[in-house]
Amino acid sequence: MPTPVAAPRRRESPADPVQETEAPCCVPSHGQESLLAGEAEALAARFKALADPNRLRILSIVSSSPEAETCVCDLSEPLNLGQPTVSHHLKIMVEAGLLTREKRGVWAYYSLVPGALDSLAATLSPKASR
Amino acid sequence: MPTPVAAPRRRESPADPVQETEAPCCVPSHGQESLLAGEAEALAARFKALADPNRLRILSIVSSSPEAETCVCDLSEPLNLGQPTVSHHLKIMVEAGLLTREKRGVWAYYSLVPGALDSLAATLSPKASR
DNA sequence: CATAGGCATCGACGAGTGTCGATGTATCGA
DNA sequence: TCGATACATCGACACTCGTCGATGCCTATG
Repeated sequence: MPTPVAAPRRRESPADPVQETEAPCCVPSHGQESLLAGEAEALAARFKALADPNRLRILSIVSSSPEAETCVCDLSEPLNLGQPTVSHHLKIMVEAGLLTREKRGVWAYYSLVPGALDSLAATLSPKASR
Repeated sequence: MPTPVAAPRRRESPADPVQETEAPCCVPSHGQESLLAGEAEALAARFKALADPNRLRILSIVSSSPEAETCVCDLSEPLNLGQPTVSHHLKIMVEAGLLTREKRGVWAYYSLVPGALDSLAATLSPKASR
């Protein structure tokens, strides 16, 4: 039940008005047959959360953590980043729906949202998700 | 790229007995089994090519094209972008290994690199790519 | 040749991003 | 109650990114 987006469809123009000229390559297919602008923007927002090496490493550390839970102080050192920067990256990934935050006592534990990455992967290659 | 990082003070004394009963949360005991910095950077570069709505729509249009081939003039209109901008996006995706460019006569045809998206999807959810 | 069209490249500009230090907030312990 | 700790937020800075108009290159055609 991930996002059913970007199913590759063939272009079918049933009653397309013919191009008078030789119709070189610019077929005026005005029918928005592709991703809608809104869908593309939502998808891009999630990929943008993955488009940073430090965030990818955070994801890797979190997913390889003993119980798939990590706190900020576990990340600051291996990434060589300041604590505010790590918090910033974590916030971006929480807002992108990739991580969840659970505060226990003084510490904040981050864990993967189950299925979030699979959903994105299914968007990239729909055939691999079945 | 200056990243000095003044002093990552870690609770790590040379002869201090670390209490292992409580073990608050900062226990980086398992050593660096995550993504290396170089791998993360290479991966992020490919996701960065997907982190733009117009590029996602370009991918969608190209993949839904009759023979998975599209020229620049086919893209400029449905995206409401100028021709230089479309060329710029296409160049980014070619350099990211997502598209290939083939020039036939005056026109340049772009098509998907087979397996490129699947490979990225496999990175996100390895179990789904089997 | 000369001309026209498709496309890439260049330079510039505004907006967005990653990083930092400083500061604020909440929780636990002495 | 006070101090220490873990984390979030804020403001600032340099850098990157997306977009455009102008221009140059290449190919086909007359």
